[in-house]
Amino acid sequence: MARVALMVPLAHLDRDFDYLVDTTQSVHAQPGVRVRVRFAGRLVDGFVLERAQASEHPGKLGFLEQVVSAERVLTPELARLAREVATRYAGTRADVLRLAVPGRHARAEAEPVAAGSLVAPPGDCSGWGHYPHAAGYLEALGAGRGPRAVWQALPGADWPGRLAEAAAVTAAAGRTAVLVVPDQRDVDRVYSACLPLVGTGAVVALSAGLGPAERYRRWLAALRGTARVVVGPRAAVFAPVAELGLVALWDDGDDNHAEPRAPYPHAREVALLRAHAAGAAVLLGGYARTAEAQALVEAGWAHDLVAARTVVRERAPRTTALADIDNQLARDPAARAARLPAIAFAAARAALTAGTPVLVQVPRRGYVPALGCARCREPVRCRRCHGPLALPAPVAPDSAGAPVCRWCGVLDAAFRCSACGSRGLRARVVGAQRTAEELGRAFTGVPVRTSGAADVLATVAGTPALIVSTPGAEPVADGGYGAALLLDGWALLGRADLRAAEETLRRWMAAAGLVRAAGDGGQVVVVAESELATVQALVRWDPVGHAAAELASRAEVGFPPAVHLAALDAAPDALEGLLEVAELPPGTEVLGPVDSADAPRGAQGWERMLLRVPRRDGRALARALTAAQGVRSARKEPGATRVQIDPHRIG
DNA sequence: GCAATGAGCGTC
DNA sequence: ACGCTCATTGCT
Repeated sequence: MARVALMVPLAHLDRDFDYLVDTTQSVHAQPGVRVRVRFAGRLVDGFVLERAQASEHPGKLGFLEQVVSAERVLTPELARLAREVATRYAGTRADVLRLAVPGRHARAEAEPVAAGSLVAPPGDCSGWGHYPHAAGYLEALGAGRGPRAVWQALPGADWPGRLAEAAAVTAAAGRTAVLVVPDQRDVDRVYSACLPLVGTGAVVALSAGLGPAERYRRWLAALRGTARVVVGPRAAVFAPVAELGLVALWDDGDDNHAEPRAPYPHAREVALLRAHAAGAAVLLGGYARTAEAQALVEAGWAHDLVAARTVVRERAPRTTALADIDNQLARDPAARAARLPAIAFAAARAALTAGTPVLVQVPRRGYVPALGCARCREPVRCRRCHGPLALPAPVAPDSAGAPVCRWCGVLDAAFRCSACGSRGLRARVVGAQRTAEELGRAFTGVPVRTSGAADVLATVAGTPALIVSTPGAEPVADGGYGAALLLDGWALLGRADLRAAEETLRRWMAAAGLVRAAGDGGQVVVVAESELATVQALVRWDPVGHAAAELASRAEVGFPPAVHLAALDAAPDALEGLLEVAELPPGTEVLGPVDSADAPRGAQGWERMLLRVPRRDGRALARALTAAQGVRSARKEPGATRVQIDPHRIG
């Protein structure tokens, strides 16, 4: 008899099912293998969870249809983790397993196992020397214990190197490490940093872009124990390594760590669940710190790994905040045209003269994604749908080349301001491409390069150049940038999102962290009100203070991690049906409904409701929503619903 | 009164 | 997408 986890999407069938095993299958039908079984007539995929003598099931059992392969891909640890993640996020185990276990590739599976290798401890971990408690942390890692820490990297730090060292110490102690990073560029950086420390073969990079065969090959290397260190984006948190010693996650505030598919788990939360169950160490690193990470420190669950203030001051670039750009524009006509304040212009010029590149961070891609009236500065809106108008092509905004609505796509050649009747347009937010053009005119003879969306640069040389980048796409400069100009800060800070302040500081620090220290001439100019707490946190390089304030304010307004929240999105009748059968914890606050901004493609008229409970009722809320979805699914009630627990973004 | 047929449902 | 139940139908 085999107990099987079935890959069926129905919420009320999210449990184990027993099957008989015939004698020819019995050898291979071991826990963890993929199987096909007949379930209500149809053939479905599943995984053997365990073998047992007898079944509790009173009815009669069917036989396994097929043992797909003898590879035991679902380890007991991951089977348990999948259930825990499903419970935490009010989702199904099958959905989690789909995220955790890649599709099989028979050829890759048939290839012989490469020989494993032992990893020696790294000779030099002095890079960690600036963080007072790091020595104790690494020692605990090397001793096979499970220390937990939240680490704020110094500006300009070689953080991939630090992660590699932590991984190497773990691997040398005979355990494995999983390093989770936001994107492919970071995978490459961390992988390269690991190579010399743990050796080829002992480290693998898991990435989506590899193609199914190579991806599965590397995943198998982790499963079979060849790879002792696994680097990858969010799905790597499920890497099937045994003897897990360390889960590290870089920049947990990055959106990429939030899984966009049901049940929408966040890699940080999965990492915490997994490490807790495995007794493994946790390392949450970043330049900035999230409220969630701060909560772990304040609860005493994780240690603080931060450098002394004197070292921070020594390493940070000199940072200046400028508010009203219009009053501080440079005298230089070219700089005026590029909308550069005198101080920013001077900082850039100084860095270029010193032979170093300059990073220019602009929060929007594209050309002129938001337009205003040239006379009264009122934002201009589409006459048909009130969407924002934008200039898609490189024409000067004052020449009034036809703007296009970003929502409905209608071209409005005869634009006229609804407030004052003027026909003139001006840029309200300037995109990366246009900024690049303007900077090129302001600094003649200096090469201008852009990095963003489709075309992300990984690195740039340490020679004079202007690098215009959207947040998250900033290339690493050889030797560090001489200066960074953080433009249009108000656009980042002014967003309605509750994470706006945290996210703004995160993006600013990600850029400023690539700049040389003040002592080496490094300068950062941020265009934003200097009195704002977030701007202050950047100027003083104080991510911890900012996170503490952010956490306190989340407690005040009632948002995670201070409370637990569930976002329900569905058509109105489905939403009503779900809430009708849900036995919510007493005192659950029910907010909404409002129009859903989070409906799947093609879905019309979806609404959103928010359910809010104190932290202690988080599990009860998830359980209630799981049960409610089960009831709806069993009754075959129509209408899709989306349930997200503690969504990364709200609003 | 009872076989033959079909829709609905659970799902090992 | 199968096999079970249960209802309906139609024939003796």
